[in-house]
Amino acid sequence: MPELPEVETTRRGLLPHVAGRRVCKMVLRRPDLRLPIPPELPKLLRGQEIHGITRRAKYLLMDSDRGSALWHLGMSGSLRVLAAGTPLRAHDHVDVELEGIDGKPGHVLRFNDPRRFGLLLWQPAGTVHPLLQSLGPEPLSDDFDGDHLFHLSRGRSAPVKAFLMDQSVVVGVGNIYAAEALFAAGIAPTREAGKVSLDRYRKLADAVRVILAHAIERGGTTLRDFISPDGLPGYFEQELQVYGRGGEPCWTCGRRLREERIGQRASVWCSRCQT
DNA sequence: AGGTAAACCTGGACGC
DNA sequence: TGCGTCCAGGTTTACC
Repeated sequence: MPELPEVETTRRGLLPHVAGRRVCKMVLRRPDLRLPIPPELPKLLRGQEIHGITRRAKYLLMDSDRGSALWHLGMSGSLRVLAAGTPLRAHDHVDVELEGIDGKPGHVLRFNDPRRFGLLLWQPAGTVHPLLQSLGPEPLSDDFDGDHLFHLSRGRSAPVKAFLMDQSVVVGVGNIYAAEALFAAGIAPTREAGKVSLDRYRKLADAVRVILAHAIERGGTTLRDFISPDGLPGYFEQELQVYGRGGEPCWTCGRRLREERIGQRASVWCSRCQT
């Protein structure tokens, strides 16, 4: 489900409900996610105050003095804040029970993930989890621009779309936003990464930034089941130019949008607007 | 090293 | 209605 905008939407939705709260209890119902949830995690977090939630790439970090709970939503994961006592649904794998304030009942942070491609791991204070160590720059930071893409891409023969989705090149860009950014930049996704010019990479980097920032403003993209922590859908889907529109007319030029698999991922583009 | 394919898992959509 | 097949927003692993 989630690319950077959906993860950031989740972070923003959770933050006011979680920041400054203490963890009363943690329940692991199914620890067998993509990697097993460390069994000692409930003990480590119990009684800890959550100072805030940060995001690195598509990972969310719930920070406490002792360390951070590191979440990844995989393809189908979601984190929601619910009233204590909300009945369980299928695939509710983890609860973090949060202390209430002034004697009021607390809330529960609930992780649901049908496909279990998600992760919940522990990062001790002062360390960086191995999974976070070989990631590229954040696309909305100053470290990301067209020059970065241009230099990294020299000599690479993979399609530019696969290159853009490589999390060691730049983080947060998945299948939806890669398709949309390439459309906005006018670059065919099949083009060899190493043969794209600096000028076009500058356009592409700008497109990535603009599209991600805009999608965050709209609360992300809801295709099937993405919901924010408050239970609201995202509204970016209405603005998708090519993703999911294979065979339909390009809204810019009218040509039938082409669809093919590139690097095992469905890819849609306009062969007139993108070259 | 870099590129590609298979693997992880469940549910929904579609065709017969 | 039911069954088989294919597909899905991600990432790691294995194998050229």
